[in-house]
Amino acid sequence: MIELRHLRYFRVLAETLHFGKAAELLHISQPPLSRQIALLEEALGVKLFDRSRRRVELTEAGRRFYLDTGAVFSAFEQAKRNALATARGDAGELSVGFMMSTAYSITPTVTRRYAAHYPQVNLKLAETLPLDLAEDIYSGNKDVAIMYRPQDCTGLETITIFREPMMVVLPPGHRLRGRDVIDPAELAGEIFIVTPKRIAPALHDMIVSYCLQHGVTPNVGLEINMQQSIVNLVGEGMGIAIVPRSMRNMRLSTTTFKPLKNAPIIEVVAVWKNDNHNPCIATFVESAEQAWRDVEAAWSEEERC
Amino acid sequence: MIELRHLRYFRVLAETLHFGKAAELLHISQPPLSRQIALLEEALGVKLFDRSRRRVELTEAGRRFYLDTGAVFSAFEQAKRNALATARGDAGELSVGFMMSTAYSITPTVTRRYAAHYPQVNLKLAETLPLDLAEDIYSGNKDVAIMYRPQDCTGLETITIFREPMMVVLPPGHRLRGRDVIDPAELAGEIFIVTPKRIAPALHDMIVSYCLQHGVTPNVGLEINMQQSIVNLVGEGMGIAIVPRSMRNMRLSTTTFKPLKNAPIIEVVAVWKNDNHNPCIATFVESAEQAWRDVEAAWSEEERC
DNA sequence: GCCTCGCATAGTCACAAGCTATAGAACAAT
DNA sequence: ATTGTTCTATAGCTTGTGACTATGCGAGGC
Repeated sequence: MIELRHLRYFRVLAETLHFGKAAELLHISQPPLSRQIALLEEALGVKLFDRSRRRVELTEAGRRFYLDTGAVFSAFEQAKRNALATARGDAGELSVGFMMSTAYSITPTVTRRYAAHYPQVNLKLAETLPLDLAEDIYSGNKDVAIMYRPQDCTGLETITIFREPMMVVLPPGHRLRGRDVIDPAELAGEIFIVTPKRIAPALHDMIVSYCLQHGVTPNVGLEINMQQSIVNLVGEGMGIAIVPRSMRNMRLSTTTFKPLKNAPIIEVVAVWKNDNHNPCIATFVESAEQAWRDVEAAWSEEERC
Repeated sequence: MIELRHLRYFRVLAETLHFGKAAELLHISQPPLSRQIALLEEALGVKLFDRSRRRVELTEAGRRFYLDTGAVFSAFEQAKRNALATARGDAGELSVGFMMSTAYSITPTVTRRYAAHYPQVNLKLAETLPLDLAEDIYSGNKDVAIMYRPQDCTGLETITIFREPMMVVLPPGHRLRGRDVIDPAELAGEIFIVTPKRIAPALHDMIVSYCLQHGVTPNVGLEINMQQSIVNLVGEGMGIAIVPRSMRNMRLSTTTFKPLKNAPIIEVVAVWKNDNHNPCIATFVESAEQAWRDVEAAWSEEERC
C-alpha cells in the first residue's frame, strides 16, 4: 500500500536526482531510500526514474507524478490547517438566534465584531421568539442564543453580554411627559402594553413584579409580541409601556422615554448548551464578552464627560 | 508522522462511526484501529471524534477533516491515473517535426488520427527543414520526425508511414503535356527545378540518380527549398520538376502531373531516437503505422474500382 | 587499468502495527 | 438493584517491515 512516506521520498529524490543526497535530506540512509522508491514504482506499476548505476533522471511519468503529488501534499496541508482552525473555533459554522428586541443594541455590535475577527466562520443569524430560543439551543438546532436571561438554565451555560435599565414610554400629550423621573405608583390606572408571558416570560415577570413591588397592579390592556411593536403602539396612543432603554434607538419621534425610579435592570445573555462542542461557541462567547466590556467602557467614558 | 493509512482509517471510521465495523471493513481488528486513530489525533493536535465508551461521533474539526481528506485521496488517485497514462503514452507531451512536403499527404492524416485517439497528449507540431529534423531528433529537441528516409540512421529508429511514386510536373503549354507516361530520357535539355542537396539530401540524390540511370544528366537551373514552391514555379514556366505524387493535392490548375516510367518510390518515415523514453513516441508510431495501413487499404480499394 | 562514485543487494535489528485477551463504562432488560 | 450486552480502551505479545551497516558491481574519470 502506498503511503505518504513514499511520496515524500519520491519528491525529494525527484528534486535532487541523487539517492545519497536525497537520503541525507530525509535523514535516512541510502539503501532504504532505494528500496522505498523501488516499492513505490512496483505498487504504481510505473517506472518513475531512469537510473543507470551512475545517473538518475525522471521519466515522463515521473515528471507528471511529481507535479501531481504536489497537489496531494497541498490538499493534505490544507486539511490539517482547516482541522486546527475548526478545532480552535477560528473556522466553521455557527448558528446564532437572537430576540428582535436586541436588534437595536448588542446583537449588531457583537455579530459585526465576530464576523470581522473570524472571517472563516460562516455565521448564520436568525431572529427568533424568546420562547423558541431555549428550545433551539436544547435541541442543538442553534448553537448560541442572544436573549433575556431565562429562568430555567439546567444544562445551559450563560454569560451576560448586555445590561440596561428599563424605561417607561409615554404616548404623545401624556400627563407625565414633563417629569424627569417617574415613580411607578404614578402609573396606576394606565393601560399597559406588555409582551405575553408565554412569549417572553422573563421580561413579562420582571415588569409585573416591579409594578407590584411599588404598589401598582398593572392593567394589561394589550398583549404584543415584539418590543418594537409595543413602542409603535404607544406612539399611536394605545397605552404606556415599560421597555428596555435601547428601544430609544428606534428614534420614534411621537414617543417619550422617561427613567423609572429604582428601575429594574434587564440582562441580555448569550446562552449555549454545555454539551454542544461546536468550538466556534467558545470564540463567539469570548468575542461577545469583549464587546460588552467595550460598550461598558464607552458608557462610563460618556458619563464622565 | 501522519501516513495515508491514518487517513484511510479515519475516513472509514468517520463513515461507520463504529470502531468494530470500521475495523472489519479495513480487515484489521478493533484495537489497532483505536490506537491509530488516537495517534492521528495526537499528531494533528486535534480531537476528531467525540467518543464515550458507547457512542462515536465526529467533532466539528473531524467533519471538516473528513471533507478535506476526500480531496487528498482524489488528488492521489489522479496522480496515480496520470502516471499510468503517461507511462503508457496515453497522456503527456509529444513534439513532432515534419517536412512541409508531407503537409499534403500523410502528416495531416497521422496527426488528426493521433489527436483523436489520444486527446490527453499535448501534440506540438512544427514544420521543419529536413536538414534540421535529424538534428532535432538527435538532440532530443523533438521526439518524432516525419521525413524522407535519411541516409544515416545510427542511433535512430525508423518506420515507413507513406510511400508514393515520384511524378514529373510540366508547365503550361509544354511539348510533353499530351503523353500518358514520360520516359526520363525525353527530359534531356529541360531546366530542372530541384531542392538543394544540403536541405533534403535524400530527395535530391534520388532524383539525380534516377535521371542518370536513364541516361540523362539533369540540368539544374533553379534550386528551391520547398516542394510547394517548386510546383508553383513550374506553373510559372520556370522549368520542370520531379516531385512526390501528393504534390498534386495542391490542385494548381496551371501545372500538369505525368507518371514517370520506372518511377522511383519515395518513402516517408517516422524517425525517433531509440534512447528517447517519451512513452508517447510508441503510441504515436503505432498510430502512424495504422494510418498508413488504412491509406494503403483505401488505395487498393480505389484501384479495384 | 585502476580508482572513485553511486545505486543495488544482502543480512541484521528494532520499532511499531497488528493480534488476542480483557478491563471497564454505558445502556438495556429483567 | 442486578445482570447482561455492547462498545471502546488498555495490556501484553507477535510479526512485518522500514532502516541500518556492509558490500557488490557497473559506469566514468584519471
